[in-house]
Amino acid sequence: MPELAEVEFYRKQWNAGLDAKVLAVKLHAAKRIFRGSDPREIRRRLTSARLLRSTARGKQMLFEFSGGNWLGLHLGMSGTLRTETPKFRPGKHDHLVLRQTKQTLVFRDPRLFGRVKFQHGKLAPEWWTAAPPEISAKEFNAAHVADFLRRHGRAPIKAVLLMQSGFPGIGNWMADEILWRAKIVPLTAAGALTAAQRARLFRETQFVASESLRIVSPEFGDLPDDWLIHQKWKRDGVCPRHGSPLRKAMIGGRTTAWCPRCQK
DNA sequence: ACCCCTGTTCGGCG
DNA sequence: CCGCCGAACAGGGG
Repeated sequence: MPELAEVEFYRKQWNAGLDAKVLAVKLHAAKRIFRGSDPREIRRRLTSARLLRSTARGKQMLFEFSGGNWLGLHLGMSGTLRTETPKFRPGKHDHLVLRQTKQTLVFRDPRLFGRVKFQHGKLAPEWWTAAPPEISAKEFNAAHVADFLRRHGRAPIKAVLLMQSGFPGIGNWMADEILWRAKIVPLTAAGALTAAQRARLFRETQFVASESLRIVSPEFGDLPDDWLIHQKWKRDGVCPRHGSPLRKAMIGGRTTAWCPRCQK
């Protein structure tokens, strides 16, 4: 489920716990989301630590706790963050639960494609600081994008938009939305785009990212009716521009929808 | 029952 | 070594 804007929405759900101490940590240590981290260390270090701040980059989130404790969360396909009352009893899929005086912070993930990372130390973890430039960053400019497209020139542009090292936060629906707005066929090799197509791709990437953040991130608001996302999963979905039927195919391993009339 | 899935990683292959 | 593809991961929803 979560792409850029939803990740930002879920990150803010834990804002209720800022500046408050963690009284107790409950976790399902054997679950896959803890692959690559030590759940017992997480429980030990976060107990009595205060939540200081958090940030999101693409689909990654970082929560900083007092004492040099850094918790990285990735929501995978089905992860969510929410708060519950202090007495909350974790359910089957509530794999990481931080109890505080006034609320409980909950990470739920039924499908277990998400991931919990943890580092103890003075500085933010290397896997965080080494992250590629975000779409909203100044370094994410036309030249940067052109360079990335050239390095993956043989892959279909749809698959390249899904690469987090180049387009942090873009997922399946945003990629289709961008290509539809930019009027580019998803199967086009990234290296074969014309200069005009690259310019449109860059502009619409920024537009879709900033608009979805503006609408979804604060209140999980609905995206405008004329966005492709509302048509893409319908069996008889049509192009929001002129109502002609969408085409569907598997590209880059994901179901892709596009309008053959306006995407050339 | 059966098929689908808004993500990532890994092994195989060219 | 690089890049691309399909499979695998797990569970819920249509």
